[in-house]
Amino acid sequence: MDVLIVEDDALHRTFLNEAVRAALPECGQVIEAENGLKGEAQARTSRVEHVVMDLQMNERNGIEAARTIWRERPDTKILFWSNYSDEAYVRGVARIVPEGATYGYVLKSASEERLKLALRSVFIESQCVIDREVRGIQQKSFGNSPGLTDAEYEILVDVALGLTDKAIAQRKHLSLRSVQNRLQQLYEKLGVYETPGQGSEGWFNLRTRAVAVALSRKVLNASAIERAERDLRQSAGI
Amino acid sequence: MDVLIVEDDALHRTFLNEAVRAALPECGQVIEAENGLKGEAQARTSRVEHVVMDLQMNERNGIEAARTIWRERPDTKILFWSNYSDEAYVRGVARIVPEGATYGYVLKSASEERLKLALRSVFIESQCVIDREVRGIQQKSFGNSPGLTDAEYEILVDVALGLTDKAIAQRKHLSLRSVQNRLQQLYEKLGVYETPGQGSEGWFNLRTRAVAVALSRKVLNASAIERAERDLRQSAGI
DNA sequence: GCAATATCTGCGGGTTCCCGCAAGACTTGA
DNA sequence: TCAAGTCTTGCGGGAACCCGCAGATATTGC
Repeated sequence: MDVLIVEDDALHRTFLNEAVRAALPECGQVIEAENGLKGEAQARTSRVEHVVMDLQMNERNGIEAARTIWRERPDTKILFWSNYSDEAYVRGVARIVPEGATYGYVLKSASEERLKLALRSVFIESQCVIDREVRGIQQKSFGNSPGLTDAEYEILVDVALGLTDKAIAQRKHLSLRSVQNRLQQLYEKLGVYETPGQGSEGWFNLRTRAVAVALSRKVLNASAIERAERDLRQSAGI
Repeated sequence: MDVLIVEDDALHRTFLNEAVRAALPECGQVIEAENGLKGEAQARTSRVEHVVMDLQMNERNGIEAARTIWRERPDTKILFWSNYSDEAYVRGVARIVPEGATYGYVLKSASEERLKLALRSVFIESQCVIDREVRGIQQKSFGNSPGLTDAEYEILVDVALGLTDKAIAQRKHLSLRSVQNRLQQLYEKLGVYETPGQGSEGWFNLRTRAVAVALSRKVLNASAIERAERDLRQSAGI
């Protein structure tokens, strides 16, 4: 039973290595990769079935790496180990988990005990383990804001990419007006109309404001936009 | 000679602690703080003059913490220790360094030797030490893109906040048309007109597209937007 | 089956954005 | 000092955005 660790930070990597060996004394080799790309390659060549994956990495982030790994071998067990519980990451992971796959999501701020427990649960017991804080985000409702539906989230991503209403309508096979309707819902939910300062109307361009708000609420983040950009190029570049 | 370490990741914190003790055997206490807010408080109460500061933190990021510390005691020596060399961070730091202050900027990916050297240079020799990779960004020109002027960067931030042209004109004491001129420059430099896919015209809303491009080029990042948002509220909320 | 609710769609118009054109204001250098 | 360049400002217009209104079309619950 080999384990692959994909993590770009050297300190965290050695820490993980030790934690894995301690939590899974019965395990065989522990392989390390320092970015998503190398992680994919390692997973392919060494055929590991157990992966600990960081999310935020330079060459290729954890979500993309996990997607290709799962595409090749959907029964791979992956434990995500991330700094943040951004809604964008949580959604990103949820979006790529294959039917019936086992995975876990633990925050780096968690205790070493929790990490070891998660390692055993996911890799040995084939149980899904989602950190409580992360779970809270998954089941919508984030802080005081009501949480977006999938439709709203998708249009948010398209707007954040910089697409026009017309382009979105085309991509989503909707009429122009429907796109604008969804946008209005989005503006409502994100609270884009709330103004800092009092007599300020017309201060905001709602579409860019929505992106700004989504970013600071962590509903979106840069890597989610980059992922969407790649998808866009793929579907447009045919 | 005491040293304050402000860093939210526990592993990195202990690593830094050891590195500081090893590099500066003559130093006294080594104090730790786990976020920017506590860092500010510690700097105030324990009156340290040497700080090692992470940039990306939850409660208050390193740039803001450094700003308040320097505001209170401009002769404090600060070594920034960051994961990334995003243009947004580099600009953010450069923007708050007081006249004549000594500081350093080292990447976490640097070797332990480089870190220790930087610690001695900044804290003992009062020399500014900027990582080579970071320096490359500071002196404009980023990859293939030409690098933005301050005027262009500022308008980019305002746009990313979601402000309308009119609002920006007011804030910056410019005419509407001038704002739009600067925007056009910005669009030009960011290469916003380049289209993925061939026959695609009118696919992009230039203003949101500019934000998307800036984010993926790391010219902007979420924390820069949040900082700008706070500044906005302050100046608008009077 | 039949309301009740939600979503999609078209129309119309007020606002904002994007930008070409051109005239003034400012810096820079020989 | 004058010329060349850069930055600012106004005007005008086509396109895109934001959105109220209202009818058409699902979807849901009873």
